[in-house]
Amino acid sequence: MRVSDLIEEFIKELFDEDNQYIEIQRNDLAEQFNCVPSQINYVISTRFKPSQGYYVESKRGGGGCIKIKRVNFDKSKYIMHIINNIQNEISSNEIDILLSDFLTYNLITEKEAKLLKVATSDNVLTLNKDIKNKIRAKIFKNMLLNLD
Amino acid sequence: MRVSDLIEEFIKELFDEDNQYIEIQRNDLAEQFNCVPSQINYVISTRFKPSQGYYVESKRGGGGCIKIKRVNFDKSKYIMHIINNIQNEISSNEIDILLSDFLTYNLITEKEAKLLKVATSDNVLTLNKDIKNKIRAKIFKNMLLNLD
DNA sequence: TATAATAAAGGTCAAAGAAAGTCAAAGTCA
DNA sequence: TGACTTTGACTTTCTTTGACCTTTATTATA
Repeated sequence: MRVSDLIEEFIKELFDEDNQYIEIQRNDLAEQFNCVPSQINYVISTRFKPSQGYYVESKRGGGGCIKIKRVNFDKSKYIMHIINNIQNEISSNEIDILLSDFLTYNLITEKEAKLLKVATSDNVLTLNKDIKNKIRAKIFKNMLLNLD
Repeated sequence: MRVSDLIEEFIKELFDEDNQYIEIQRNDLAEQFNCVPSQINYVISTRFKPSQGYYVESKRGGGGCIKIKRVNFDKSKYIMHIINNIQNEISSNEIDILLSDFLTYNLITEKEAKLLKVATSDNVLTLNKDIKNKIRAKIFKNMLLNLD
């Protein structure tokens, strides 16, 4: 399994109902996972983006740390927030991350996640990259709008 | 015997009653069979097609792999039959008809029908007609494979 | 006490590495 | 000869690594 996925999972487990934000220390975390510190940045920049419902702020120097905030929307608004933040293109990797989030927070069912994933997967959408990511965004948003 | 047949057999043996899903690593498998990696793609694209009851997804990059899902044929023979008979193109009208059939026979839920319809609708699939109907067929078949 | 030096964080970016995908040419065999 | 298989060069995607940079806090010093 990929180290980046483990780190992502670890961070997400730090959140719970009460914790709308968590704090980590980059170097400690890197040591814990036996990777270089910049891999933590990689994980954050690919899996904790604003378009994924996360906001990150950090402080350098002694006692510095990285704070990750999860948008505090109630469930019904959460998906709307995501839909609104999807530009007109999206990659299948980004969708994977969104879906794992939705599942983590019980916003959708496994079945729905599966269908969302399949309908937007790279293997199914055999198109040129630029057009592919546009169509994918359309399919994804429209399916999300029709989950209710 | 052809190497491709051996690879096909090998992969199929990885499935058992419990495992609907298997994972392989393209390069490892190629090495195991002493062939070039792209032969694995050949085998997958010729022997693990939707019409044969398989759904495939993959991920590139470090830690990447290929996942193959085997669909439980007899669970919904009728749907498998439909998947088999959909050519590589389909219109949204034809999909409407199929969906209302599926609903009539209680093969899928209203929710599922809705998602299938949205994901394959003309509004969402803004592509040239010829390519549109091909992509639609792919999306539809692959979603059907993942209903269970 | 104000300032300079040092230590202790975290940030950036590009290169290297690790998969898988594509496509067309060449080979095989009925 | 025509369909199927094998091969390999090239591409794309995603992850991991490391060298170098910036910011902040703490400590030492004038």
